[in-house]
Amino acid sequence: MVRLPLTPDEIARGERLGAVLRRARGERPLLRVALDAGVSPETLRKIESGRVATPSFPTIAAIAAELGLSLDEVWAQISGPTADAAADGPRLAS
Amino acid sequence: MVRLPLTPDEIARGERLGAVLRRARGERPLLRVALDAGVSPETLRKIESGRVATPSFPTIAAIAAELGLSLDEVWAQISGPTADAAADGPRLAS
DNA sequence: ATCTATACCGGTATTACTATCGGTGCATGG
DNA sequence: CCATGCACCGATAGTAATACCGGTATAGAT
Repeated sequence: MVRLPLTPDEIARGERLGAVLRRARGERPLLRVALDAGVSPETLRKIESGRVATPSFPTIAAIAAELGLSLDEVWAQISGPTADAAADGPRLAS
Repeated sequence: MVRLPLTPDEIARGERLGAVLRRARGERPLLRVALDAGVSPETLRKIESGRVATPSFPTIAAIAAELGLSLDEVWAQISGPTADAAADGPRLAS
């Protein structure tokens, strides 16, 4: 009643966020990216796997900076997909 | 020892974040901005007053979107000034 | 003077995030 | 075969964020 549980929508958005970060990490070791960004490897792993739906702003900002991502683009990608695929290839199949 | 307490640096950054958001809100009522962004007025008030140092990424993104702010610029403004003045106008020209 | 709207504050309740620890699987190189 | 490095997972610990509920103050309008 006070701190409302995560909605399915928030959970889904968290998974999209994780997918975006993981793809941006590419081949770089998770350990290095995490330590270099100043976050715990476990935390980054949880975020990438979608087990943390609403991470803190500084945490995401540090990771995005480390990966060379724009926060605005990240937000647009995870909050915007009307019904699109944020998985791998947005416009390929059809 | 697990969820480390907020460092003075994080607290200071939180205060800078609050100042940035408050200035961007301008004359608009806090209540309207908060509800329109989908966050509780209490939460926005705490963030603006610096009492919440590390808000969630979705929360800040929603507020920034409502205020027309760029997340990248917000992050640059609050994470950059090592000991600088984020008070009124550090760099005006360019 | 009363009413309304806005903002600020302290306290409270509940969930969520962050981090450490121990164990497992898989690949690579000795 | 065994050691090393990286990743994944479950459980645990502890602080922090989110939200609601009063009460208070100020300014504007009726």
